[in-house]
Amino acid sequence: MNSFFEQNASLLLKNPELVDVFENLMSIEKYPKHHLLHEAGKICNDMYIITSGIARVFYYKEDKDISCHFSAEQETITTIDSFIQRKKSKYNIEALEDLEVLKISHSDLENLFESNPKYERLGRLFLQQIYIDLVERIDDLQLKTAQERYETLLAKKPYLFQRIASKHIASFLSITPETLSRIRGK
Amino acid sequence: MNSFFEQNASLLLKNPELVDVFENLMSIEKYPKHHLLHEAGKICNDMYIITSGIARVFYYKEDKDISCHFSAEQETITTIDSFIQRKKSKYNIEALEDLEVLKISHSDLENLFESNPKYERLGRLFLQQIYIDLVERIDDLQLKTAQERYETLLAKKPYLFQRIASKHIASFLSITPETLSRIRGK
DNA sequence: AATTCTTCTTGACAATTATCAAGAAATTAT
DNA sequence: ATAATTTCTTGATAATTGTCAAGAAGAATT
Repeated sequence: MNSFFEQNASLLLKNPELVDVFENLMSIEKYPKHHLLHEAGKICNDMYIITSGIARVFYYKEDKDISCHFSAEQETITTIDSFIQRKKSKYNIEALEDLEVLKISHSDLENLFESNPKYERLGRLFLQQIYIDLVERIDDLQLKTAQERYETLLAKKPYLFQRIASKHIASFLSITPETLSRIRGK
Repeated sequence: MNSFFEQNASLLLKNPELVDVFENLMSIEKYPKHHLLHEAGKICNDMYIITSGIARVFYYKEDKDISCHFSAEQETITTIDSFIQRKKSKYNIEALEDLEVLKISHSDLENLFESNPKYERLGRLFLQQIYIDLVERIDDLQLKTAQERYETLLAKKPYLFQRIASKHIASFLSITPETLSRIRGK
């Protein structure tokens, strides 16, 4: 039931033997609201763990701004297709609040994986977690109504409704802002 | 553009140093059409590489039969949430044609991962591939119309339309059989 | 080959959600 | 604080897709 991204970052942050490793590899960064951590068309070289704030992954489909992921404190965020495949991404990452993050580069992460099988294993477990999460999201999109998708997200991540613009939630849920407004008005 | 599942199984099958390993760990199995390779409510202990035939992952949502994945020759199939998390799955796996598969158990695969970091790495790369595939599917479901989802699937896996029942394709695309029939009739 | 069962197609109608528009509310900038 | 900009809400209407029904076509069984 927990966001697995939450479990994920915890997986990294709470593992005592990893703290030192990450202290060496990760840098603390601060970005203002609206800053783009990644821009579409570029190769994404960094993964972030958010320590304060909220960010989103989004892209443009025929001028429409479509949000496809949100991450908050303790969660990770990257344009994962680009990060994994080392090719240009259509996705952007935007700070929706002033942001404080831990940043790690793709190459440092790869080196870490190669340095010791236990990190390789951690990488695999991380991917397993985020994979399960995507399966749940497909489940939602494949056969829930707009109303049900709204309720599911409200149950899973209620803080989003307090902290970010409704239009972003609407596109994430694959409905128009008008429909979301009507659903919220019961 | 290739199915990454296809790339995946190839990743396993075409790697020369792996052939011996897999010959020892994998068994050849044959199942008739309609056979359930996995039943909902059980823990899924096996992963399959299909050498002949087509299978699907599906589940029941309020009596409705919902297909959520198809795999054909050279592709892998399992109820991956259960396989990964070692808990009961709501998903079933059904042979849609007479099936010939290579079967490997979860424990054998885990042992393989632990036996040598290069297998652990292979496991991670495999997950990366299938993760990217899910991201594409979410993209389809999040903002394509029924017509566009149909066209996307037709382009990606045209053989499905020759080999399996339309009703399965319809539920996979998240539309009714009636709507799919109308779309196909141009 | 004939029967039975399932799946597919087509039509009429209903439900859901989108689009367009305009004013209200909220946020941001001055 | 006030003005400017953006976002949210609400109504009217349209488009898309679903539901129900019944016959046609196809597949499976005898």
